[in-house]
Amino acid sequence: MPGLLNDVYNRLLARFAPQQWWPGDSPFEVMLGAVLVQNTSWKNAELAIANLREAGVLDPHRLDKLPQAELEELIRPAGYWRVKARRLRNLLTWFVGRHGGSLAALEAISDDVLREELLTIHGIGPETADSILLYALGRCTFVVDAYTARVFARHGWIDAEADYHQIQDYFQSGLEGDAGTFNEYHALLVRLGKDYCRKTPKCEGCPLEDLLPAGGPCQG
DNA sequence: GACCAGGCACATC
DNA sequence: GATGTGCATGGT
Repeated sequence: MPGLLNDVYNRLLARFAPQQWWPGDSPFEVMLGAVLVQNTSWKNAELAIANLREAGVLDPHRLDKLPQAELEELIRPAGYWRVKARRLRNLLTWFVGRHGGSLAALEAISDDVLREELLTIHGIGPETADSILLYALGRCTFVVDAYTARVFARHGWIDAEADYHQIQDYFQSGLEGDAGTFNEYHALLVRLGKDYCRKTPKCEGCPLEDLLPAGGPCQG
């Protein structure tokens, strides 16, 4: 039913402005952002990136040479700074050590292989890997997050027990569109979730409200 | 002051 | 294999 997925997308687009996630930032910056934003507000991740920029280390080779203690200090506003500094280090070891810090080197690698490589990095899980693939590298990969699962399970469009891969497969096999569509779709779902799918029932005015199954408002 | 945010790894049962 | 917990800052 590609109709449903595209219909939901169009409703979200009609309601919300395009979210324009990571429109003009460099791919490397987006890679870092994908780690820094883990379980954290984008605002805090941005503060950390601003620190890195100000320190002049928003570059694969320069960041690779930065002492860990300094990295930790710079990314502190993003929270989990000890963990995230380690994860960024692992990501850098992969990107710089294995691929010379070159985006061109990554371009030669298929989506599937790249995803596998990313998932071997300690601290890069499915969502972060897919965020890097989609938002940094422009690969046609759907990013699944908690809001996606919540919204679609609540409407009965996916199984409430569906795992990450099943949900991703549902979107990737049913959605017509390019990486730009996948990019905007995920961002719009996050936007929808923030406005309507918090724990407090608050479905009035939700652009998907009339698609809800009978039985009351969205419980989030 | 509680609760949440664009997760992930690890311990424990 | 499922469930629980640590990680930490800044906004509502």
